[in-house]
Amino acid sequence: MEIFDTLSNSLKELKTANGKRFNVFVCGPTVYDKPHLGHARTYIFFDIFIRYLRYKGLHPFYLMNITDIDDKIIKKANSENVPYDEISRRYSAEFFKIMKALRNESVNYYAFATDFINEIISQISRLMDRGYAYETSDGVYYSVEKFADYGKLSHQDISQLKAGARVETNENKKSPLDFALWKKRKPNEPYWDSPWGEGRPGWHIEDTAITERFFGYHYDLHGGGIDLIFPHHEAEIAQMEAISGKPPLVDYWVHTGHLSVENVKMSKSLGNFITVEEILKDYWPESIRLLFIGMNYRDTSNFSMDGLNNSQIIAERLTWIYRKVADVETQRKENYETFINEITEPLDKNMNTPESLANINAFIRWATNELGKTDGKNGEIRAILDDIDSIFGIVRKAPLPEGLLNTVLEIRKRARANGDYGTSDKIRSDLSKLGIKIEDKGNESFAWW
RNA sequence: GGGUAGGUGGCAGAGCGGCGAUGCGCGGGACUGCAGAUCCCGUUUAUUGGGGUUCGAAUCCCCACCUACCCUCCA
Repeated sequence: MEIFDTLSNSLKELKTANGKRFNVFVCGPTVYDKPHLGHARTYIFFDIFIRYLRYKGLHPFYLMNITDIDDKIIKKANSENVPYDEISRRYSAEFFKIMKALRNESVNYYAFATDFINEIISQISRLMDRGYAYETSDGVYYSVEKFADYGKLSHQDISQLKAGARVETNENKKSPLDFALWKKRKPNEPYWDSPWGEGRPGWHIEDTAITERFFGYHYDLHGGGIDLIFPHHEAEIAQMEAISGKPPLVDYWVHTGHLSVENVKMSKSLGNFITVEEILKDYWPESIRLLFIGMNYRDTSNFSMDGLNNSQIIAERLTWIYRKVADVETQRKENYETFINEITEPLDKNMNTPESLANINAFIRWATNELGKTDGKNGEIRAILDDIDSIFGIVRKAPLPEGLLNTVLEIRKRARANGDYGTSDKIRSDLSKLGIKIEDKGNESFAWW
C-alpha cells in the first residue's frame, strides 16, 4: 500500500517485510484536560490504519506516549492547588476511558514520559558530549545551528525561520530557534535529579527517549497531528539523528489534518473545543468514527452536527443489518470477495477512507435488499460486516435486553392485533425514550438501538 | 515574508487523461393503522477563471484569483 510521507512530500510504498514487526509511534496527548474532537479524529485515524495493517496480516507494534509532565500540567495543578501528578493521573485516566469508548483499542503500549527520565538524561548527555547542546542558567538547550538538516521535515529554510521567528525572547539561548532539552527547577515545580541540577525534561526529548528504548535509532513510522511537524517532530529528528549519526529516524512521517467546528478553527481562546465526552452523550462512537471515515485524514476538515447526524444514519443502517444476521454463520463466497475488495482497496491508496465508505454504502444497499430474500446471502452479509467492523470499528454490536423486551413486544403485538393503537404507540414512544427503537413490518416488530 | 495542501452539485466528499462515484438534503412513488425503516424514480449545463497540450482534461502544463493550515503551546 501507499502512504503519504511528510518528509519526502510524496506517496511512498509501505515496505513491510513478511512477518517482520512494523514499529509505529504516534504522539499521544499532554494530559491536562479532557480529550476533544481533534484528538478523536487523529487517534481514530491511526486506530483504523493499524487495524487495517493487522487485517492485512502485518505485525505493527503501536506505541503511544503520554506527556505527563509539562508546563500546562503544572499550571493546572497550581491553579487547583494539587500535586502535578494528580492532574496527569486524572486526565490520563480520562484519555484512556475516551479511547476505549471510541473503540480505539489498537495501541500496544502507552509510555508515560516520567517513566523514562533516565533515558532522557542519557540522551541529553550524549547530545552534550557531541556538541549539539549547551547549558545555561535556566536549562539545557539544543543548538539548532549545529544540525544541518534542521528544517527538512517542515521544508523550511532555517534562515527563513529566523526571519519569521515569533518565539519568545530568552536571553540565555544562543538562537531563538533553540529548544529546551532540560528545564531547571523553579519554585513550586516538580523535579528530578540530573547532571545539570534538579529540573524536568523538555517536551521533544521524551519522545526520542521512549522510541530509542523501544525501537532503537530507527523505526518505521511516526504519526501525529499536522501541528506537530514543526517544531516537535523536527526536534525529534535533530535529537535522534544527532545522537545516532545514522539517519533516518523513521521511514514514514504521517500527519493528520486539523478539525474546525462549524467552520471555525477550534481554539482555546474562542472556547469552541468540543469534548468527546460531550458528543458521546448523544451519539454512538460508531457515528463519530464514520464521520471521520468520510473525511480524508490529511485534509483540514470541518466538524458539524449535520455531518454527525448524517453519520449516525449510516451507523444505524449497519447495526440494523447486523442484528438481522447476528446469529448466522459466516460464509465467504463471491459476494464477500467482491465487496471486501471494493471496501479495502481504497485503503491501499493512502487510506482513502471516503472511497471505502462509498463502497460500504453500496454494500448496505445490497445487503438490505438481500435480507428480505429466502435464498440466503445472510452468511456472506455477516462475514462482510465482521470484516468491516474489524477494520473500521463501525458496526455496533451491543446486545438488547432480549427477555424483557420480548415480553413488552408481545404485549404490544396483541394491542395492535386488537386495534388498540393508543397502547401500541405509547409503548413505542416510551421505548424510544430509552433508546430502543421499534419498527413494524406487517404483524412483526423489530427492536434495536 | 517563507513553507504545505487545496479550490468538484444545496451540503459533505471520491475520481487524477476517455459515459462526473457515494451519502445527506430536496421532489415524487411503493409499503404502513400511524410512524419509522426500507425500496424505486427524479434533482435539467457541479469540476474557481483564462490560456495551452491532446482525437479527448475535473484529471497534464502555464498564468491569475481565492481558501485552509504551519512558521508560538497545540491532535
